[in-house]
Amino acid sequence: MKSTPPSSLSKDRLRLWLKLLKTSSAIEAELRRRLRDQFGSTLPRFDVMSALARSPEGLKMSEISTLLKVSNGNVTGIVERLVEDGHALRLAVPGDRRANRVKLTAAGSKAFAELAAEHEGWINEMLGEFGPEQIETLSDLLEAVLHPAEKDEKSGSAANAE
Amino acid sequence: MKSTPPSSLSKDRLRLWLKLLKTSSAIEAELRRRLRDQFGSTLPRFDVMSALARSPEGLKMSEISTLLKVSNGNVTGIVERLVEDGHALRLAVPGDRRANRVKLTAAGSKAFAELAAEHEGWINEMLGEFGPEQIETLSDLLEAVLHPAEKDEKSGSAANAE
DNA sequence: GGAATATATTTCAAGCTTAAAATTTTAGGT
DNA sequence: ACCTAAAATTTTAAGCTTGAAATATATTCC
Repeated sequence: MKSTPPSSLSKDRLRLWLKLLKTSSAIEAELRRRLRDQFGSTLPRFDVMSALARSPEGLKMSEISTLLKVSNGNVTGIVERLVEDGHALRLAVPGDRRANRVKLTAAGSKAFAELAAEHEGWINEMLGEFGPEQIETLSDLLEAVLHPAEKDEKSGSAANAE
Repeated sequence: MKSTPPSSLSKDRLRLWLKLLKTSSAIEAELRRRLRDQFGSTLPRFDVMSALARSPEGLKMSEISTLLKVSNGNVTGIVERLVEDGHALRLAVPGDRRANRVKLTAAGSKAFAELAAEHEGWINEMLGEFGPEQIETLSDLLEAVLHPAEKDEKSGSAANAE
């Protein structure tokens, strides 16, 4: 039943958003479940470890929260648990006694490497249908949502990631 | 030919997922912020009210949690606050003293109608660039993520290298 | 130096979320 | 009736998340 009223562009956009949310949530829920069941871990922990893994010299609390776009207080708790688990440690910052530098321990690095490999496999599995062309099409459309262009722009491709 | 490594389909899928998550999270965060700042409400409350608004006769707790795909205990708390606010009320289910039927109050219906109108406007604004063709393309691609058509493994193309 | 301001971080209160355990009530089987 | 299993819901414990208030330290400006 195609009961779509003619001029409901607005409703169509609303439906699109709901589908986008549903898709993202479904994948996210599956990742959380697997991290939990197979590794006793969580997505927030994974995200923090991921950020730390890219900076072997460590990151300040505020750098972590900026990178992950979450609040400072949030990071405090996650790092706290990471430290308890022996996956991270806090170092003093010479010259600034307010700040901390957080760094993965050897155990943390090792654990993250395993997690990351599995994680990539899971995503690869969940998006298994997508070939290069579809990936680019979807990526470009999402980019358009994220960064609306003011005027029509004939872009070839080549937006870069961060 | 950008410097994309040859066999990184797997990495490309990973990047795609990251972008999907980023896009969805950005919109969601904006919605939460506006619900909070302009209406003193939250997305979970909005979701529950939305479900209730579609069933004027009310819904059982378990029906709400099934519809929204969240846990029972979760719904308990949200409905609790909705009732405190005078937006919902609980009715007995004749013949089953275990169950509750939750229903929007008149005030709740009115409040939701306003919220819903604003909400649609926000989405329409955030997805303002998208016309019917783009909506359909994006919708179809998301559908493919959500419900992969499992065809036989036919392609021998890309076993990925790592 | 000392006051005001800015920065880095934690603490707090409130709400969301889940899985698992507990409660209450209903339904079945004997 | 009695016993057991199933169903609807709440409670609990733990963790995530935020914005705002609180701490502690650093910097800037007279």
